[in-house]
Amino acid sequence: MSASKRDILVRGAMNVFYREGFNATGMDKLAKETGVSKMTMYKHFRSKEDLILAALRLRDDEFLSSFTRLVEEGAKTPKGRLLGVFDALADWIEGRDFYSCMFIKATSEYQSPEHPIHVASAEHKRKVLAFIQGLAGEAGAKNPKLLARQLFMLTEGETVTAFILGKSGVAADAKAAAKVLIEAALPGQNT
Amino acid sequence: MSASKRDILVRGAMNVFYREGFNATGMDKLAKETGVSKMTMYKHFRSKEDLILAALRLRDDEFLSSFTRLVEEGAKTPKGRLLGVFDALADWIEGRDFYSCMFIKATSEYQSPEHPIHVASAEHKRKVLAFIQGLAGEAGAKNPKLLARQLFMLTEGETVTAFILGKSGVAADAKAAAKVLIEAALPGQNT
DNA sequence: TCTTATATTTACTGATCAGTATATTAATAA
DNA sequence: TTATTAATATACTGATCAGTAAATATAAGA
Repeated sequence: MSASKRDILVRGAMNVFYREGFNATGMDKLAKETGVSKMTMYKHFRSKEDLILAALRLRDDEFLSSFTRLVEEGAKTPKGRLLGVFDALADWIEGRDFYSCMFIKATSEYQSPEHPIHVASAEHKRKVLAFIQGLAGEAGAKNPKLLARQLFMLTEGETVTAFILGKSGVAADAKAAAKVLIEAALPGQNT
Repeated sequence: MSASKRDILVRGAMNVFYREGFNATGMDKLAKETGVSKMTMYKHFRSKEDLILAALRLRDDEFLSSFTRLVEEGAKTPKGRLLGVFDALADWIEGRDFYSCMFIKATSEYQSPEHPIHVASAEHKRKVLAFIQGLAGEAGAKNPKLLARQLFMLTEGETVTAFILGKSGVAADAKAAAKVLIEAALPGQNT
């Protein structure tokens, strides 16, 4: 009951923060949008910052689990999964609920590297990077860490570019680049 | 005199907006920081939005001119300049005044694609992309547009990654990726 | 039934937001 | 000197910000 109200609040906050930004979203608006009264909000979270952190945590959970599942179900070979990262990303970007990356936007508003919101965003990104690095290792890359970092940068650039310049063609171009990088990073095979 | 006050204001606003964000920076703070009184600010700009647009215009001018000059003076061959993009980027990222990209952050706070601030940011990015595309064409890439979009995405990802996960190694990894992409996109040569 | 504890709502706090009206200063012109 | 004009500073507007105190409704226990 009380837990459910909390969940409604966090999920609603996550959506509004994602679409409209953090500084731009007031607590009153959140109360109205989620149907949870302000006092109840402050019973569950001591501050707006705490609520933002909870929203980011939810996003982190849901994004990573659906993203990794999509990649792991999408291809059988490690190399196929490595490339599949860019198919999963394409799905997300080309969907109707894409408004860039919530964590990139969070660091844009909370810039200090020590700020808890910045830290939480960095942790999320490190998880994504670690997932890619795992795939690169399984695929037998000569330097899995390097390849993972390069592919990760490509995903970040793809996300930002799709948001600023428009989605059209971006995912395909990024996937083509990924293919080149992956081929070059795996020990000689003529495929 | 009056023009100079305007310049002081715009430059000061640019710096504060860059370091601390747009929504997080109030007009009072800007007045105090630049030494230009609020009334004078509003004599030169009708609104905060207009001042932000002026600050972005200044940034666009200065960033692009110094960036393109750096690239063009840094290497003689077109192919060298294409790779030199990533040296220029490394200089910027590893400098002490790097707080990610002002335009990426601007679109994070003004998300609607129709918003003038979002539009101005997109125009800046299109200029950067066009510059890279020019280099790719001169270098004789098979598909200059594709290569430019891929390298552009890599620069965006590099910038964001350096800001969120830290600068260490990012520029070198991105440059190595760029080298692979460039080699693959230029018609056969054994170098 | 009455009592007590808990949720929730309403109404508020002081601070700050963007933007402006008024007062004051400074400079020029005669 | 005095009149006029332009630039600046002070002080304000109503709106909204994050956060809270007091009042009301609800529930459970006896």
